[in-house]
Amino acid sequence: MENRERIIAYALDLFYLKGYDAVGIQEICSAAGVTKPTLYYYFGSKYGLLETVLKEGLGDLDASLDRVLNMQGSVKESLYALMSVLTDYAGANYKGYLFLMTLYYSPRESETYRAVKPYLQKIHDRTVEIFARASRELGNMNGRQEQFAIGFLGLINHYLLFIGYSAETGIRISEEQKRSLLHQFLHGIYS
Amino acid sequence: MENRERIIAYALDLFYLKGYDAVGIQEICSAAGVTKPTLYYYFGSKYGLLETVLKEGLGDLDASLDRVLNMQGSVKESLYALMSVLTDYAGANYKGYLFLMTLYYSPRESETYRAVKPYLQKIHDRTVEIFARASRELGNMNGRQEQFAIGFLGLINHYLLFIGYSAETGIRISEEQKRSLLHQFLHGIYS
DNA sequence: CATCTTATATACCGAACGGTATACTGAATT
DNA sequence: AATTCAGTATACCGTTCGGTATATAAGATG
Repeated sequence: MENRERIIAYALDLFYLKGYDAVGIQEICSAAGVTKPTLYYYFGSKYGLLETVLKEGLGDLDASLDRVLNMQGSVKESLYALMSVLTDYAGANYKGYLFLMTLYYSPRESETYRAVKPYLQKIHDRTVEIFARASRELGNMNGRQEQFAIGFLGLINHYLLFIGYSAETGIRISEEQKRSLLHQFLHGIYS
Repeated sequence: MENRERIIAYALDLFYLKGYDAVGIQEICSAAGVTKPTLYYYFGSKYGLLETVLKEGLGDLDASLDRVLNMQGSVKESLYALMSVLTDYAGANYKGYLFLMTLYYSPRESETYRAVKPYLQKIHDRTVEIFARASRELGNMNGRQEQFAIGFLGLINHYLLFIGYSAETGIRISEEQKRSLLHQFLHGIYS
């Protein structure tokens, strides 16, 4: 692998393990086997490196979310698709996803939150939109779409976080587990 | 207020705003109007300060959780009590609760996670226990108590986080909101 | 009055931080 | 052959980091 990609990979590794603030530039360079000017040549600053890690790590997720929203179908189908996008992404790139989760909950006045906010906003907005569209199925939402979206994402994120840190090897969510989670969520809506 | 209490208060303020790693000792001292040896006299180290902030901030929550578990009643009543403990605590001490949330999702190999783990573990275990006891009401749990607990806490935490950061003034959860959230959660269990 | 304890300030420590000026390399371009 | 340029290394910058040695001031205790 080339230096640039190695730096990104090791940076994600370390950020995920110890957190952005707790990891020094020198530490990343040593891990990746490069010197500091090499890192600064590619990324300009520590924050620039963070932005690149997020951008290159979350690009696929972003595109997948658009596909879900353009889908036609019932709420159940849409939610299942959304859940699949998130769990599949977490399965394929669990360090990236868990790092994203730590940033989800990072303090609002931190560099890290500033960097990740657009991605989180998009996930949130897309989820709200799925519920907002569903008034035909679920009746007048009366603002409940926000609460539903929060509950849905809270359930998935919390679950993936828990699974991710329990199983050292990564995240594997079966179809069975997905259906079970969705079932747990849906019945509060339908009745 | 005495120096010791002022240091704790300002430390929580800054940790909550910017995160533990991003806040320097000097910054806390300046905010509290003391010098570094004063801080080190009381807390010994930065980590010691963190431990004290958590301990003195979460002591009440801890006691309340025990009270919920010793309660007799239906699952619904237990969950409502548990939810009330969490939302009331968040309402009375929203900085403390939101800081706790950031630590919930902080990297596993970080000082902060190490410090907060016992508290989080207790909340989690207590919640699992409520579901485990409920097999008479909900049928054989077959390990589902873990998933239910994760879903329940994910819903509440995510909701409080969202409310907490939206309303600058703090967290206010009405009885109506609590019932609505609980209703959203419960119907996936009963049917 | 002398002593001890609690609490605070001045001034400093070595190490690590993020970041950079400068020089060198080797391959491609002219 | 001379030049250019992307990429990398050595060695350094000033600043801030967490933490401390030492002195002192005020109140309690003998």
